Amino acid sequence: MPAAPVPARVDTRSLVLDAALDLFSGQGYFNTSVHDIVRASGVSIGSIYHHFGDKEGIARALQAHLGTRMAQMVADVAAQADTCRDQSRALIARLFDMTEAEPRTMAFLFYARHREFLPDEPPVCSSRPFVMLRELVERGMARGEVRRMDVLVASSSLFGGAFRMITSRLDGIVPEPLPAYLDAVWSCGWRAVAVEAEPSTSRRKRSPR
Amino acid sequence: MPAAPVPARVDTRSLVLDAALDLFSGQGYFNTSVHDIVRASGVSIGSIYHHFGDKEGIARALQAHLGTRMAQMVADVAAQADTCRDQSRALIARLFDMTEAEPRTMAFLFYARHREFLPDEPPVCSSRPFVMLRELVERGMARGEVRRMDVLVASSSLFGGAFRMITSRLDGIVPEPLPAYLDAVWSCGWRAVAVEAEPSTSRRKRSPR
DNA sequence: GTCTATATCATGATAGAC
DNA sequence: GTCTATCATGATATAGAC
Repeated sequence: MPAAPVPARVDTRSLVLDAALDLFSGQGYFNTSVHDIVRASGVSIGSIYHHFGDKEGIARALQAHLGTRMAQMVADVAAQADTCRDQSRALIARLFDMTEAEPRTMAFLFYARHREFLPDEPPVCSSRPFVMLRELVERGMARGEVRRMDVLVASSSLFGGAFRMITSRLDGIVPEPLPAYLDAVWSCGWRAVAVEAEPSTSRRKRSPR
Repeated sequence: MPAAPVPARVDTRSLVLDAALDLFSGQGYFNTSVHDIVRASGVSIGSIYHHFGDKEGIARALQAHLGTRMAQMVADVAAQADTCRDQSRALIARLFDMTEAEPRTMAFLFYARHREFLPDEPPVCSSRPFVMLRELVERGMARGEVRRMDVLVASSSLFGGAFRMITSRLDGIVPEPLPAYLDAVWSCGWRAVAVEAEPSTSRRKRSPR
Protein backbone atom coordinates (compact mmCIF):
# COMPACT_ATOMS: atom_id res chain seq x y z
CA MET A 1 0.00 0.00 0.00
CA PRO A 2 1.61 3.24 -1.11
CA ALA A 3 1.79 6.14 1.25
CA ALA A 4 -1.31 8.25 1.35
CA PRO A 5 -1.18 11.04 -1.19
CA VAL A 6 -1.19 14.64 -0.12
CA PRO A 7 -4.38 14.95 1.89
CA ALA A 8 -7.19 16.74 0.15
CA ARG A 9 -7.76 18.85 3.21
CA VAL A 10 -4.76 21.05 3.37
CA ASP A 11 -4.83 23.32 6.34
CA THR A 12 -6.21 26.66 5.33
CA ARG A 13 -3.95 28.66 7.59
CA SER A 14 -0.84 27.15 6.07
CA LEU A 15 -2.11 27.85 2.59
CA VAL A 16 -2.57 31.49 3.47
CA LEU A 17 0.70 31.88 5.36
CA ASP A 18 2.59 30.27 2.52
CA ALA A 19 1.16 32.60 -0.05
CA ALA A 20 1.63 35.59 2.23
CA LEU A 21 5.31 34.79 2.77
CA ASP A 22 5.86 34.65 -0.96
CA LEU A 23 4.06 37.89 -1.64
CA PHE A 24 5.31 39.88 1.33
CA SER A 25 8.90 38.91 0.66
CA GLY A 26 8.65 39.32 -3.06
CA GLN A 27 6.87 42.63 -3.40
CA GLY A 28 6.55 43.91 0.16
CA TYR A 29 3.75 43.96 2.68
CA PHE A 30 2.24 47.21 1.49
CA ASN A 31 2.34 46.29 -2.15
CA THR A 32 0.36 43.16 -1.38
CA SER A 33 -3.41 43.39 -1.08
CA VAL A 34 -5.50 40.82 0.69
CA HIS A 35 -7.02 40.07 -2.69
CA ASP A 36 -3.54 39.16 -3.93
CA ILE A 37 -3.34 36.65 -1.13
CA VAL A 38 -6.76 35.34 -2.07
CA ARG A 39 -5.56 34.74 -5.61
CA ALA A 40 -2.25 33.20 -4.61
CA SER A 41 -3.60 30.95 -1.89
CA GLY A 42 -6.92 29.95 -3.39
CA VAL A 43 -8.58 30.71 -0.08
CA SER A 44 -11.53 33.08 -0.04
CA ILE A 45 -11.28 36.47 1.57
CA GLY A 46 -14.00 35.52 4.03
CA SER A 47 -11.98 32.58 5.32
CA ILE A 48 -8.87 34.66 5.58
CA TYR A 49 -10.53 37.27 7.74
CA HIS A 50 -12.18 34.50 9.73
CA HIS A 51 -8.78 33.03 10.59
CA PHE A 52 -6.59 36.08 10.93
CA GLY A 53 -8.85 38.94 11.88
CA ASP A 54 -7.14 41.52 9.75
CA LYS A 55 -4.22 41.93 7.39
CA GLU A 56 -1.79 42.61 10.20
CA GLY A 57 -2.91 39.36 11.77
CA ILE A 58 -1.52 37.50 8.79
CA ALA A 59 1.85 39.19 9.20
CA ARG A 60 1.83 38.58 12.95
CA ALA A 61 1.09 34.89 12.52
CA LEU A 62 3.79 34.63 9.88
CA GLN A 63 6.37 36.31 12.03
CA ALA A 64 5.52 34.19 15.04
CA HIS A 65 5.78 31.04 12.94
CA LEU A 66 9.09 31.91 11.35
CA GLY A 67 10.50 33.29 14.59
CA THR A 68 9.78 30.02 16.34
CA ARG A 69 11.30 27.99 13.52
CA MET A 70 14.36 30.16 13.59
CA ALA A 71 14.79 29.97 17.35
CA GLN A 72 14.47 26.22 17.14
CA MET A 73 17.13 26.14 14.46
CA VAL A 74 19.53 28.24 16.48
CA ALA A 75 19.00 26.06 19.53
CA ASP A 76 19.59 22.88 17.51
CA VAL A 77 22.74 24.11 15.89
CA ALA A 78 24.11 25.49 19.15
CA ALA A 79 23.44 22.19 20.90
CA GLN A 80 25.60 20.29 18.44
CA ALA A 81 28.83 21.99 19.43
CA ASP A 82 30.25 23.25 22.65
CA THR A 83 32.61 25.99 21.66
CA CYS A 84 31.54 29.38 20.47
CA ARG A 85 33.94 28.93 17.61
CA ASP A 86 32.20 25.83 16.28
CA GLN A 87 28.74 27.07 17.09
CA SER A 88 29.19 30.31 15.21
CA ARG A 89 30.58 28.53 12.21
CA ALA A 90 27.77 25.99 12.12
CA LEU A 91 25.23 28.75 12.55
CA ILE A 92 26.52 30.79 9.65
CA ALA A 93 26.69 27.64 7.55
CA ARG A 94 23.06 26.92 8.35
CA LEU A 95 21.98 30.48 7.61
CA PHE A 96 23.80 30.41 4.30
CA ASP A 97 22.13 27.13 3.38
CA MET A 98 18.74 28.50 4.31
CA THR A 99 19.31 31.59 2.22
CA GLU A 100 19.71 29.43 -0.85
CA ALA A 101 16.94 27.01 0.01
CA GLU A 102 14.36 29.47 1.33
CA PRO A 103 15.25 32.97 0.23
CA ARG A 104 11.73 34.19 0.95
CA THR A 105 11.93 33.10 4.55
CA MET A 106 15.25 34.79 5.03
CA ALA A 107 14.08 37.94 3.30
CA PHE A 108 11.12 38.17 5.61
CA LEU A 109 13.22 37.64 8.71
CA PHE A 110 16.30 39.65 7.86
CA TYR A 111 15.18 42.26 5.49
CA ALA A 112 11.60 43.28 6.05
CA ARG A 113 10.94 46.36 8.13
CA HIS A 114 8.52 44.75 10.53
CA ARG A 115 8.12 47.90 12.51
CA GLU A 116 6.35 49.50 9.61
CA PHE A 117 3.54 47.02 9.49
CA LEU A 118 3.68 45.53 12.99
CA PRO A 119 4.00 48.62 15.14
CA ASP A 120 3.52 46.71 18.37
CA GLU A 121 6.08 44.01 17.83
CA PRO A 122 9.58 44.58 19.17
CA PRO A 123 12.25 45.22 16.54
CA VAL A 124 13.73 42.20 14.82
CA CYS A 125 17.08 42.60 16.49
CA SER A 126 15.55 42.02 19.89
CA SER A 127 13.51 39.01 18.82
CA ARG A 128 14.30 35.67 20.30
CA PRO A 129 16.69 34.25 17.71
CA PHE A 130 18.83 37.37 17.77
CA VAL A 131 18.96 37.39 21.55
CA MET A 132 20.10 33.78 21.42
CA LEU A 133 22.98 34.85 19.23
CA ARG A 134 24.07 37.37 21.78
CA GLU A 135 23.87 34.79 24.54
CA LEU A 136 25.99 32.43 22.50
CA VAL A 137 28.64 35.12 22.22
CA GLU A 138 28.35 35.88 25.91
CA ARG A 139 29.11 32.28 26.81
CA GLY A 140 32.06 32.34 24.45
CA MET A 141 33.33 35.33 26.35
CA ALA A 142 32.88 33.60 29.68
CA ARG A 143 34.77 30.58 28.38
CA GLY A 144 37.65 32.78 27.33
CA GLU A 145 37.27 32.12 23.62
CA VAL A 146 36.06 35.60 22.79
CA ARG A 147 37.82 38.77 23.84
CA ARG A 148 36.12 40.71 26.57
CA MET A 149 34.15 43.56 25.12
CA ASP A 150 30.64 44.88 24.87
CA VAL A 151 28.36 41.99 23.90
CA LEU A 152 26.56 44.01 21.26
CA VAL A 153 29.83 44.89 19.64
CA ALA A 154 31.02 41.31 19.76
CA SER A 155 27.91 39.77 18.26
CA SER A 156 27.64 42.49 15.63
CA SER A 157 31.25 41.89 14.68
CA LEU A 158 31.06 38.13 14.69
CA PHE A 159 27.87 37.89 12.62
CA GLY A 160 27.65 41.27 10.91
CA GLY A 161 29.68 40.24 7.90
CA ALA A 162 27.60 37.12 7.38
CA PHE A 163 24.35 39.04 7.70
CA ARG A 164 25.55 41.53 5.16
CA MET A 165 26.44 38.77 2.76
CA ILE A 166 22.96 37.35 3.21
CA THR A 167 21.18 40.59 2.43
CA SER A 168 23.54 41.25 -0.45
CA ARG A 169 22.80 37.83 -1.84
CA LEU A 170 19.07 38.44 -1.51
CA ASP A 171 19.61 41.68 -3.39
CA GLY A 172 21.33 39.86 -6.22
CA ILE A 173 24.70 41.46 -5.59
CA VAL A 174 26.48 38.24 -4.68
CA PRO A 175 26.95 36.00 -7.70
CA GLU A 176 27.75 32.62 -6.16
CA PRO A 177 25.59 30.62 -3.76
CA LEU A 178 26.55 31.68 -0.26
CA PRO A 179 28.08 28.39 0.94
CA ALA A 180 30.95 29.13 -1.43
CA TYR A 181 31.90 32.02 0.84
CA LEU A 182 31.43 30.26 4.15
CA ASP A 183 35.07 29.72 5.06
CA ALA A 184 36.10 33.23 4.17
CA VAL A 185 33.17 34.93 5.89
CA TRP A 186 33.30 32.92 9.04
CA SER A 187 37.04 33.19 9.44
CA CYS A 188 36.79 36.97 9.12
CA GLY A 189 34.08 37.12 11.75
CA TRP A 190 35.97 34.88 14.06
CA ARG A 191 39.23 36.79 13.70
CA ALA A 192 37.30 39.90 14.63
CA VAL A 193 36.38 38.68 18.08
CA ALA A 194 38.53 35.68 18.95
CA VAL A 195 41.09 35.93 21.70
CA GLU A 196 43.68 34.38 19.50
CA ALA A 197 43.64 34.45 15.75
CA GLU A 198 43.45 31.13 13.98
CA PRO A 199 46.73 30.02 12.56
CA SER A 200 46.06 31.69 9.28
CA THR A 201 47.38 28.71 7.35
CA SER A 202 46.43 25.45 8.95
CA ARG A 203 48.11 23.38 6.30
CA ARG A 204 49.03 25.73 3.54
CA LYS A 205 52.23 27.23 4.75
CA ARG A 206 53.02 28.95 1.51
CA SER A 207 52.06 32.53 0.97
CA PRO A 208 50.29 32.86 -2.34
CA ARG A 209 51.46 35.23 -5.00
CA MET B 1 4.63 72.57 13.34
CA PRO B 2 7.92 74.45 13.78
CA ALA B 3 7.75 77.60 11.72
CA ALA B 4 11.09 78.53 10.28
CA PRO B 5 12.32 81.74 11.87
CA VAL B 6 13.94 82.76 8.62
CA PRO B 7 10.90 83.80 6.65
CA ALA B 8 10.69 84.50 2.99
CA ARG B 9 13.37 82.73 1.03
CA VAL B 10 12.79 79.10 1.82
CA ASP B 11 12.74 76.91 -1.20
CA THR B 12 9.63 74.79 -1.55
CA ARG B 13 11.40 71.65 -2.64
CA SER B 14 13.59 71.61 0.46
CA LEU B 15 10.58 72.10 2.67
CA VAL B 16 8.93 69.09 1.13
CA LEU B 17 12.02 66.89 1.11
CA ASP B 18 12.70 67.74 4.73
CA ALA B 19 9.23 66.80 5.84
CA ALA B 20 9.29 63.69 3.69
CA LEU B 21 12.55 62.50 5.20
CA ASP B 22 11.12 62.85 8.68
CA LEU B 23 7.91 61.06 7.87
CA PHE B 24 9.34 58.30 5.67
CA SER B 25 12.04 57.48 8.21
CA GLY B 26 9.76 57.77 11.20
CA GLN B 27 6.72 55.84 10.08
CA GLY B 28 7.68 54.42 6.70
CA TYR B 29 6.92 55.39 3.14
CA PHE B 30 3.65 53.52 2.90
CA ASN B 31 2.34 54.77 6.21
CA THR B 32 2.85 58.32 5.00
CA SER B 33 0.21 59.88 2.79
CA VAL B 34 0.87 62.86 0.58
CA HIS B 35 -1.57 64.71 2.78
CA ASP B 36 0.70 64.00 5.75
CA ILE B 37 3.51 65.66 3.85
CA VAL B 38 1.25 68.60 3.11
CA ARG B 39 0.58 69.04 6.82
CA ALA B 40 4.19 68.59 7.89
CA SER B 41 5.73 70.80 5.23
CA GLY B 42 3.12 73.52 4.99
CA VAL B 43 3.25 73.21 1.21
CA SER B 44 0.02 72.63 -0.68
CA ILE B 45 -0.64 69.38 -2.43
CA GLY B 46 -0.84 71.18 -5.74
CA SER B 47 2.69 72.52 -5.38
CA ILE B 48 3.99 69.16 -4.32
CA TYR B 49 2.64 67.46 -7.41
CA HIS B 50 3.85 70.34 -9.54
CA HIS B 51 7.42 69.81 -8.32
CA PHE B 52 7.63 66.06 -7.94
CA GLY B 53 5.09 64.58 -10.33
CA ASP B 54 3.96 61.84 -8.01
CA LYS B 55 4.65 60.38 -4.59
CA GLU B 56 7.46 58.21 -5.86
CA GLY B 57 9.04 61.32 -7.28
CA ILE B 58 9.43 62.66 -3.77
CA ALA B 59 11.19 59.50 -2.67
CA ARG B 60 13.37 59.50 -5.76
CA ALA B 61 14.44 63.10 -5.22
CA LEU B 62 15.14 62.37 -1.58
CA GLN B 63 17.24 59.35 -2.36
CA ALA B 64 19.19 61.16 -5.04
CA HIS B 65 19.87 64.03 -2.67
CA LEU B 66 20.99 61.87 0.23
CA GLY B 67 22.93 59.55 -2.02
CA THR B 68 24.91 62.45 -3.40
CA ARG B 69 25.59 63.85 0.06
CA MET B 70 26.71 60.47 1.23
CA ALA B 71 28.99 59.85 -1.73
CA GLN B 72 30.54 63.28 -1.17
CA MET B 73 31.11 62.43 2.47
CA VAL B 74 32.79 59.15 1.63
CA ALA B 75 35.00 60.85 -0.92
CA ASP B 76 35.97 63.57 1.56
CA VAL B 77 36.81 61.20 4.35
CA ALA B 78 38.73 58.87 2.06
CA ALA B 79 40.75 61.77 0.72
CA GLN B 80 42.01 62.70 4.16
CA ALA B 81 43.95 59.53 4.70
CA ASP B 82 45.94 57.25 2.48
CA THR B 83 45.78 53.89 4.10
CA CYS B 84 42.74 51.68 4.09
CA ARG B 85 43.25 51.31 7.82
CA ASP B 86 42.86 55.01 8.53
CA GLN B 87 40.21 55.52 5.90
CA SER B 88 37.99 52.79 7.26
CA ARG B 89 38.35 54.07 10.78
CA ALA B 90 37.55 57.65 9.82
CA LEU B 91 34.60 56.47 7.77
CA ILE B 92 33.05 54.50 10.59
CA ALA B 93 33.67 57.43 12.93
CA ARG B 94 31.86 59.71 10.53
CA LEU B 95 28.95 57.31 10.09
CA PHE B 96 28.62 56.95 13.85
CA ASP B 97 28.59 60.71 14.27
CA MET B 98 25.98 61.08 11.57
CA THR B 99 23.81 58.43 13.18
CA GLU B 100 23.62 60.53 16.33
CA ALA B 101 23.26 63.85 14.55
CA GLU B 102 20.89 62.82 11.76
CA PRO B 103 19.24 59.53 12.63
CA ARG B 104 16.51 60.12 10.06
CA THR B 105 19.01 60.44 7.26
CA MET B 106 20.77 57.28 8.30
CA ALA B 107 17.52 55.41 8.72
CA PHE B 108 16.48 56.33 5.21
CA LEU B 109 19.79 55.31 3.70
CA PHE B 110 20.56 52.18 5.70
CA TYR B 111 17.29 50.85 6.79
CA ALA B 112 14.51 51.65 4.37
CA ARG B 113 13.54 49.05 1.81
CA HIS B 114 13.85 51.27 -1.20
CA ARG B 115 13.03 48.46 -3.58
CA GLU B 116 9.51 48.37 -2.24
CA PHE B 117 8.70 51.92 -3.20
CA LEU B 118 11.29 52.62 -5.88
CA PRO B 119 11.08 49.49 -8.00
CA ASP B 120 13.28 50.90 -10.72
CA GLU B 121 16.17 52.05 -8.58
CA PRO B 122 19.05 49.66 -8.03
CA PRO B 123 19.30 48.16 -4.53
CA VAL B 124 20.96 50.28 -1.90
CA CYS B 125 23.97 48.04 -1.67
CA SER B 126 24.88 48.79 -5.24
CA SER B 127 24.38 52.53 -4.93
CA ARG B 128 27.33 54.81 -5.34
CA PRO B 129 28.42 55.20 -1.71
CA PHE B 130 28.44 51.47 -1.15
CA VAL B 131 30.40 50.85 -4.31
CA MET B 132 32.94 53.40 -3.11
CA LEU B 133 33.36 51.39 0.06
CA ARG B 134 34.18 48.31 -1.93
CA GLU B 135 36.68 50.22 -4.02
CA LEU B 136 38.33 51.49 -0.88
CA VAL B 137 38.75 47.93 0.31
CA GLU B 138 40.00 46.88 -3.08
CA ARG B 139 42.76 49.47 -2.96
CA GLY B 140 43.65 48.30 0.54
CA MET B 141 44.05 44.84 -0.87
CA ALA B 142 46.22 46.06 -3.70
CA ARG B 143 48.41 47.91 -1.21
CA GLY B 144 48.87 44.77 0.84
CA GLU B 145 47.06 46.04 3.91
CA VAL B 146 44.07 43.76 3.50
CA ARG B 147 44.29 40.02 3.04
CA ARG B 148 43.52 38.79 -0.43
CA MET B 149 39.98 37.53 -0.61
CA ASP B 150 36.70 38.18 -2.36
CA VAL B 151 36.02 41.91 -2.26
CA LEU B 152 32.42 41.45 -1.21
CA VAL B 153 33.50 39.32 1.69
CA ALA B 154 36.16 41.78 2.71
CA SER B 155 33.96 44.85 2.66
CA SER B 156 31.12 43.03 4.36
CA SER B 157 33.48 41.91 7.07
CA LEU B 158 35.19 45.24 7.51
CA PHE B 159 32.02 47.31 7.71
CA GLY B 160 29.34 44.75 8.56
CA GLY B 161 29.79 45.09 12.30
CA ALA B 162 29.58 48.86 12.15
CA PHE B 163 26.49 48.76 9.96
CA ARG B 164 24.84 46.41 12.39
CA MET B 165 25.62 48.69 15.27
CA ILE B 166 24.07 51.56 13.34
CA THR B 167 20.81 49.77 12.63
CA SER B 168 20.71 48.45 16.19
CA ARG B 169 21.19 51.95 17.49
CA LEU B 170 18.40 53.23 15.25
CA ASP B 171 16.24 50.45 16.65
CA GLY B 172 16.93 51.57 20.19
CA ILE B 173 18.86 48.43 21.12
CA VAL B 174 22.16 50.18 21.70
CA PRO B 175 22.10 52.32 24.85
CA GLU B 176 25.09 54.61 24.42
CA PRO B 177 25.75 57.03 21.57
CA LEU B 178 27.66 55.15 18.92
CA PRO B 179 30.97 57.05 19.15
CA ALA B 180 31.47 55.34 22.51
CA TYR B 181 31.84 52.07 20.63
CA LEU B 182 34.03 53.33 17.83
CA ASP B 183 37.35 51.88 18.94
CA ALA B 184 35.91 48.48 19.72
CA VAL B 185 33.86 48.22 16.55
CA TRP B 186 36.52 49.41 14.20
CA SER B 187 39.25 47.28 15.69
CA CYS B 188 37.04 44.21 15.31
CA GLY B 189 36.36 45.04 11.69
CA TRP B 190 39.99 45.69 10.99
CA ARG B 191 41.18 42.50 12.66
CA ALA B 192 38.72 40.66 10.45
CA VAL B 193 40.43 41.66 7.23
CA ALA B 194 43.86 43.06 8.02
CA VAL B 195 46.94 41.20 6.98
CA GLU B 196 48.42 41.65 10.40
CA ALA B 197 46.45 42.18 13.60
CA GLU B 198 46.90 45.42 15.48
CA PRO B 199 48.80 45.17 18.75
CA SER B 200 45.86 44.40 20.96
CA THR B 201 46.62 46.91 23.70
CA SER B 202 46.50 50.65 23.43
CA ARG B 203 49.98 51.57 22.47
CA ARG B 204 49.43 53.41 19.29
CA LYS B 205 52.48 54.37 17.35
CA ARG B 206 50.27 56.47 15.18
CA SER B 207 51.49 59.38 13.23
CA PRO B 208 49.81 62.36 14.90
CA ARG B 209 46.60 64.07 13.80
C1' DG C 1 -15.62 27.16 8.26
C1' DT C 2 -16.09 28.73 3.64
C1' DC C 3 -17.77 31.44 0.30
C1' DT C 4 -19.73 35.85 -2.71
C1' DA C 5 -21.15 40.30 -2.79
C1' DT C 6 -20.94 44.66 -0.89
C1' DA C 7 -19.99 48.77 2.20
C1' DT C 8 -16.87 52.25 3.53
C1' DC C 9 -13.32 55.23 3.14
C1' DA C 10 -8.55 56.84 2.66
C1' DT C 11 -5.38 57.73 -0.82
C1' DG C 12 -2.96 59.20 -4.96
C1' DA C 13 -3.78 62.27 -8.32
C1' DT C 14 -6.12 66.21 -11.16
C1' DA C 15 -8.62 70.64 -12.45
C1' DG C 16 -8.53 75.03 -12.73
C1' DA C 17 -8.64 79.71 -10.33
C1' DC C 18 -5.29 83.14 -8.94
C1' DG D 1 4.27 78.46 -8.95
C1' DT D 2 0.86 78.09 -5.46
C1' DC D 3 -3.40 77.11 -3.89
C1' DT D 4 -8.45 74.80 -2.85
C1' DA D 5 -11.73 71.65 -4.09
C1' DT D 6 -12.72 67.47 -6.09
C1' DC D 7 -12.39 62.98 -8.38
C1' DA D 8 -11.58 58.01 -9.07
C1' DT D 9 -9.58 54.09 -7.67
C1' DG D 10 -8.69 50.30 -5.06
C1' DA D 11 -7.92 49.02 -0.46
C1' DT D 12 -9.54 46.89 4.05
C1' DA D 13 -13.05 44.91 6.13
C1' DT D 14 -18.04 43.14 6.85
C1' DA D 15 -22.64 40.79 5.98
C1' DG D 16 -24.88 37.04 5.57
C1' DA D 17 -26.00 32.79 2.75
C1' DC D 18 -24.61 27.94 2.65
